[in-house]
Amino acid sequence: MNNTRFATALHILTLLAYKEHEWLSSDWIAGSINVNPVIVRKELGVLMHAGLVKSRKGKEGGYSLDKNSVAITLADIYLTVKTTDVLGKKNLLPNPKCPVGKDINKKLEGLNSVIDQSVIKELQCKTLKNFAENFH
Amino acid sequence: MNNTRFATALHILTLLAYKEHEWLSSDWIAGSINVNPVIVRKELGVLMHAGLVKSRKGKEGGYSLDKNSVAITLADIYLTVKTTDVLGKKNLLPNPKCPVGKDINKKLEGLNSVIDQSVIKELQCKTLKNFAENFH
DNA sequence: CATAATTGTAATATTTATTGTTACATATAA
DNA sequence: TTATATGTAACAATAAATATTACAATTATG
Repeated sequence: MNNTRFATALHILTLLAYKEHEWLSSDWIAGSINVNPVIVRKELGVLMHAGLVKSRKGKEGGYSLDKNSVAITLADIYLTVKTTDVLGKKNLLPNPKCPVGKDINKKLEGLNSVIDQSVIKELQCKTLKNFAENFH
Repeated sequence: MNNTRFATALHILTLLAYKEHEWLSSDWIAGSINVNPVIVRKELGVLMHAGLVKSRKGKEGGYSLDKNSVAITLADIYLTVKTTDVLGKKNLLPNPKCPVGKDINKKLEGLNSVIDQSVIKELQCKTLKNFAENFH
């Protein structure tokens, strides 16, 4: 991944876990991450869709966790924001007349799914609560 | 990773392993991957620098493995082409006045190195020879 | 009820990363 | 001497990521 989406999502969720049961505004969250509030709202939209977060509109509104922070694992976060494979993109149009070219993408796919499984397994034993407790 | 560098490097090395002890030209390799030959030469430069490949200039020149294909693991390849972390980039400039902001990048770094280790461990038990034998 | 504060989202701009291309100096087998 | 390669720089084109502006819809509170 050559983007900051996991970092942003984890930062957001850590803040929400840190202040569990409070409603935090996207502006306030953006001030901690130091990015544009719209970026935060967009990412929160994705996290809401994944069932990790809920929102409240209007004055005194904001965002809050929709699950206990022990019930959220870093794997949940990874899976909701992941856009590319660990080993990157496949080759676009390898030569089908070449013994290697014709099968390479399928083999890469298999490899990627093995690696992905091991990443997920590793992240599954880490809860958001545990991660958030590192901050003081 | 949101690029094709691992796919390209693995494709190149698979061809070199498939035709071990022959000299393959960047043009020929590029024809199998279906990319510009200069891209291939650039990536081969990186692979040479890592000691995986050697070259011969001039007519009848080309590229060849510089190690037996059983002595090259997919981890070697991954480590030579890897440009970003599995979980992506850190936040650029988180707020140092926030308890979360001031430490998040260090925690992310730790997390990334744990995950990276598990990816490498997984790839270390896969040899290029074994991978290349899948093609016919 | 009126106001202020907030989410949700579209449209667009800007910046950064990736990939492709052209050109040519240098090397070497035949 | 010629044809065919590598090595690499400079630049062009495309794609991805991030930032910004704007505003409709919502809601607590005085």
